[in-house]
Amino acid sequence: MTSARDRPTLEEVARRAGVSRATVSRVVNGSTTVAPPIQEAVRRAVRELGYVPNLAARTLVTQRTDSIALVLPETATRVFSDDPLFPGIVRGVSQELEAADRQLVLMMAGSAASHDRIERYAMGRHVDGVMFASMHGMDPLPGTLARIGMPAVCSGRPLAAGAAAAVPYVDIDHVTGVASAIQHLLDAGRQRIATIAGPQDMVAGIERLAGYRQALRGSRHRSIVAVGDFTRESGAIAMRQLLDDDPALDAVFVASDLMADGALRTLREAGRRVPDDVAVIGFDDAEFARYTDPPLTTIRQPIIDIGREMVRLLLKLAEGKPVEEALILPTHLVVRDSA
Amino acid sequence: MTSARDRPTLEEVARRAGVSRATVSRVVNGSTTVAPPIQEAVRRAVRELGYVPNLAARTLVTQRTDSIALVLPETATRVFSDDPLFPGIVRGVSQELEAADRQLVLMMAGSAASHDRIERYAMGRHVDGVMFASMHGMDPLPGTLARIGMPAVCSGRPLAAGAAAAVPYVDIDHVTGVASAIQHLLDAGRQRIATIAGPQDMVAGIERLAGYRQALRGSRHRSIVAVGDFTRESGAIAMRQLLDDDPALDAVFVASDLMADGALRTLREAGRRVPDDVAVIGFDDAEFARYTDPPLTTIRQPIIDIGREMVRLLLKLAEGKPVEEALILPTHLVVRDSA
DNA sequence: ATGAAAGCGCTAACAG
DNA sequence: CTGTTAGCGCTTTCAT
Repeated sequence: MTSARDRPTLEEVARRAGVSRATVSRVVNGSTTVAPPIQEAVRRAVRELGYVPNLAARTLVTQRTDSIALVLPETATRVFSDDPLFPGIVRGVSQELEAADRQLVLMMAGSAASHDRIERYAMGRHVDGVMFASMHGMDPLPGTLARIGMPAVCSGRPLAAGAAAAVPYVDIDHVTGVASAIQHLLDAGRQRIATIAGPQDMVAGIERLAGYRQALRGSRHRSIVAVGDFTRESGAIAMRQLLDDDPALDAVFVASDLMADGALRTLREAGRRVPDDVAVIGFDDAEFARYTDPPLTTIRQPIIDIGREMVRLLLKLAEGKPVEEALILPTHLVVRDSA
Repeated sequence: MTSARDRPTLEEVARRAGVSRATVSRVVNGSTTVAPPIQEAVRRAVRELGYVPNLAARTLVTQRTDSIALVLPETATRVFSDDPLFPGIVRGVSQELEAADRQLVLMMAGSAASHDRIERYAMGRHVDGVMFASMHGMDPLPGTLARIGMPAVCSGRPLAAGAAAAVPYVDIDHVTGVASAIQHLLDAGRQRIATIAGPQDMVAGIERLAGYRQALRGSRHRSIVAVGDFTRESGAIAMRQLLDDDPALDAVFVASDLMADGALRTLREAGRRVPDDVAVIGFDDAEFARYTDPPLTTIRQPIIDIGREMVRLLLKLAEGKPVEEALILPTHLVVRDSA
């Protein structure tokens, strides 16, 4: 087997083609200022030797790697669960990166050790920029990267301390989305509207709960809250708590479709008819939400666009251009049979 | 914002600590041959300056990156579908890489352009080794990488031309697994056993169909074949074809659980009872296969272990140690109500 | 135990 | 249009 070390370098290609290293470099990088016959000679030498540029060497001088990281602070199990968030973000990011001819480096960090490794990786400039999604708590990494000049962008407003270097982010209008859901329930004459909130260490969890509280504040309905962690199972459990809390509730806004699906199961087991006895509204407009029984009324968010916009912001940042601090995408209610 | 270029280098740390670059390098890399007081001085300088090693520079001299790529020649949509193969592989790979303190770089290549970019990325030595899973057709990339000395490992026997540099692989014993499924059906007295095969440009598709044919060859049952592409939808369609072909069939072996789920739907729509009228056996032992109606009898394969073993092989290869050419993991039948 | 010096392979001024 | 030259930031002998 050919060893790693005896691969041809620019130098050897140059010698073989009878030109200088610089000329070979020009040809390899597509400069047009090289005479056609020489170009041909160089290309032949490259082919014959099987030359491939050493990216580390190139990066050392150009200071760029042409690759971008997407960091998901979750375990692989979670990332590949049926939560529609991850595929959506990854698809949006992939599309846009493809167009920019940049390589996507997907990094999952479900543990402290892997989080550290990613920090070293990014700080070490293995990538030209870093995107974060599904962040928990007040992760200082985005701010740290921004501070040392590594372009960073978040999906969802970063919860990190205000003093931190500002990290641009893309998010959706949680509050307005939730407001329209609650309004829909109110219009239908629902009296006791509960909510199953998302985890309170994530922006999406916090904002959607805030939206619920704010929407109810106007009316004289009291709030009834249970908290889940965006998984289907937690939704089922939370629904049970809600039913214990207030057996007479007649509507529930659930902060994710996955949890809403779990809630549906609990309601079915409890003998409640949906939407006759209890109306249910989810959040995400996941594919499967059309096939639940009954199909879920839900709040649609443009997940793919979040991915795309993150890339746009990041590439701008990487070019040193100024970028808006936040980009808030709209949401809208999709009415189906469950409410 | 701090620009990328004015980050401190070893040189500056050295100056600040009043030592040479070499000494700083030793401390940063944990060499023990540095006097404690000097170590302390260096560490302080590193902290004060916020020094982070430039990985490209390090890579240039050490010829290693401490990161490993996992290439999935599929679109993001497919990778994040509910096919249990991907999460399983990624989990196994992650676990093992975590233990080895290597960074996983996950690369999806659903298009020709992205496949090319990955080729450049790997050939350019951005990573120390490359693992491939879910390969289609005769992708020459693994062989090419192996030939230039880049460690490469596949999940599933590579279909590429025999003359190619040998790429070690991890696979499962498809044929034996399928044989036990067919035997189970035969033992139950099934007379007309059909199959829904996987795509014939993938090893798993080819081998499982071969297993089916081989198993039937012994008996005097004729084979009835329809081909899908491992998606749920294709399973539903293939089942319809099968029913048209031979309305009297009383059993079907399906090459993946996802397709089996689709087949179940078609059978239900066609008014066939499972397993009374038609027995169904799937492949993969996906989580959801326990919750289908009826629960699927299926063939379990140790997917996570495939990921782990790929990493083991790769790390060995990267150390220049010899490795076995193939590692075949066992499968076994999990009997549930569908057969 | 520490420092000096020689590259790793490449790009980018700058001359010519 | 092409070659010369000077590094990019780091590790690693080899001396001391």
